[in-house]
Amino acid sequence: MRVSRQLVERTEGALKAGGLPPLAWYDVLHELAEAGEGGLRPFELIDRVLLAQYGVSRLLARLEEDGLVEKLPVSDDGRGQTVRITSSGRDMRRRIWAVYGASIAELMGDRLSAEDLEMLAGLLGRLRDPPVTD
Amino acid sequence: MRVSRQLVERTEGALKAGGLPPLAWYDVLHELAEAGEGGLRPFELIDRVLLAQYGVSRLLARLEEDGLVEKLPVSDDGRGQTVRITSSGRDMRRRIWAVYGASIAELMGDRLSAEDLEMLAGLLGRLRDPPVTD
DNA sequence: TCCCTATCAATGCATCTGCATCTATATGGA
DNA sequence: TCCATATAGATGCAGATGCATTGATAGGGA
Repeated sequence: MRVSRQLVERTEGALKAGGLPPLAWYDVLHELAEAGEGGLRPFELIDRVLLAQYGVSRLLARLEEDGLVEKLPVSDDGRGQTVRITSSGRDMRRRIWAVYGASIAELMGDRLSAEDLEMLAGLLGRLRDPPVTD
Repeated sequence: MRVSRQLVERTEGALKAGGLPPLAWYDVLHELAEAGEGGLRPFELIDRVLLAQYGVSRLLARLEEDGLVEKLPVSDDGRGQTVRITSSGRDMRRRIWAVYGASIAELMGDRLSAEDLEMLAGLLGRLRDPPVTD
């Protein structure tokens, strides 16, 4: 907990110092960039990023406001919409990555070898998605 | 990031379900219990727990309100105070631990062997306290 | 002694987050 | 067709958090 918190704080700090938005913005822009022209439905984003339904809803509103994504009505479901990244969204993603990637390299790559990183990923992977206890 | 977030969410959820306060309360009560009758100064807590100065200040106010800690003036420094855990604070700490400890056992102990845990702790330890980049 | 600066702790304000709920549409059964 | 229930997404409200600043005392040098 301490380590992950420290790493996040350092990285968020670096982004803020560079006048860039928080990590959550990167996560969403990244997923949307991966999704391509087809975009994603908001409920698909919920599974991919570390945000709850209302978090996604509000973040998308901010991103749209800033022109980084666009919302399109979806023909076969009147309740929903499709969200697609814009070119200025792709640009923002690249600018965030310049800082984020450097932060990862500094905080992790410089401290652990490739084998160490693989080992760490493996151990953490075994803690993922613990079954829900009723 | 995903793993630590999931683990925290599960544990916080278990505490909430048991009508208990958040993990941060445990951290502070734990440190104060370790410190014994002498208590701790708020600024000493800042280094020990995952909270900023204002977070400690506000959490201590809540804990005092609930009678879990008491604030004592400190003779040789008129600016400060010493915070000491009360007996009902010790009691609350035990009740939180019953849930928190069980959560750790379920989410980590059941998934990783003792050697795995040691390995994980070692790897994470090497990521701790990265030097500040100016 | 008098200040200037540093440190301890608290707090006003804006923003973020969680929770519950709401609106709107979809779906399936009577 | 009509209605009950489920799902997609948005939002009001309360509480938490981050940031900057404040108030108060300490400490050290002129």
